[in-house]
Amino acid sequence: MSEPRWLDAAQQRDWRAYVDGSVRLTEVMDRDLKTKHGLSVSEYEILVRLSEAPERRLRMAELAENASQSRSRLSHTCSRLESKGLVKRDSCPNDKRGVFAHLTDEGYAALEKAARDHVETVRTYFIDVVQPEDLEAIGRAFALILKRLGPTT
Amino acid sequence: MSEPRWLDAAQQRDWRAYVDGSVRLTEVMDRDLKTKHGLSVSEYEILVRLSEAPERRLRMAELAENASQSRSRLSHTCSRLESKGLVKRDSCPNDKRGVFAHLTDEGYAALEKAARDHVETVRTYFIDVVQPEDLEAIGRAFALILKRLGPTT
DNA sequence: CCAACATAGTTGATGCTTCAACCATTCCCT
DNA sequence: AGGGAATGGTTGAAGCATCAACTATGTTGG
Repeated sequence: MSEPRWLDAAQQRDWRAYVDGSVRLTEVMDRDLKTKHGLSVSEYEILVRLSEAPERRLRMAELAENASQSRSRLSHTCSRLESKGLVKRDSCPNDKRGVFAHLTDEGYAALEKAARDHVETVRTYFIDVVQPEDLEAIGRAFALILKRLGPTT
Repeated sequence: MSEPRWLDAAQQRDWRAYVDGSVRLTEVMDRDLKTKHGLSVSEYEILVRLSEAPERRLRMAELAENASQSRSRLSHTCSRLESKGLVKRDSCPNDKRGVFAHLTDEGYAALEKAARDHVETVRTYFIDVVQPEDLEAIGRAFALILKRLGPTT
């Protein structure tokens, strides 16, 4: 086994800042959404993707991919959302294995309310904190990382 | 209630790239550590912080702060690490409320092995993927975010 | 045609995280 | 001194994520 290529001091500093920062950041986002709107970030993400889809509905697999979740996790989360009345599932006529998840009107309304607060939080702790050119760098970097990671397994 | 200041298209693109990318990235890190070394990322982080502390030991509260974890979570995670023999807790002589967590030799050895693989993963999916100047931007940005967020509650 | 395989989605068990409640000790203020 | 607040840490319950196993349907090659 060859010697690992350790990170240099600057790389280590930057990587750690990212790790710590992103952990703390999602924690804040999560608590904010949960206390104010009773939604976890992953629930919120699902509502967002659905709201943007044509007819506000998507096949489960596609939704899972969009929201970066495993199918299993999506299934569970969807059940919760369904029992809250924010999402409804029904089977797909073409492919009998398939299931459509679609946003209910109630779900859309809940999302609209949540998004108003959420965007403020995102500004307060992220957008308004970093330099615009650093924001671009972040976008560029993570787009590449996503490409490198490939589709969800 | 005033109109929310929505993100513009570019801000939204960058923010989403970050959210999706970081979710998927930590997922990979986690699975990698767990399958190869039986450690979760949060366990790993704890071992790292302890290994860097003087005498390889820290007070629980300080460790929690360093590892960006709640005290409760740290308590639970530490119990698991202790039962694996990687960490040991004992009480602090000065402050009878206090508890020191310290890394065992076995813990240090486990960390050394895990770190070798981990650094490769970090390179493969992060360091080697982003431009050096974008990495700097990320470090800068998240350092600011951390400052904005303040200490762990 | 049909056997083997692939895809879509769900489920239940297990394990980790979060939250609130809790005990013990120390600090602070009068 | 001593009552009240603050700090350090743990615990148990409840909620959420992960994994492997499973059903059902669709696709493909011989």
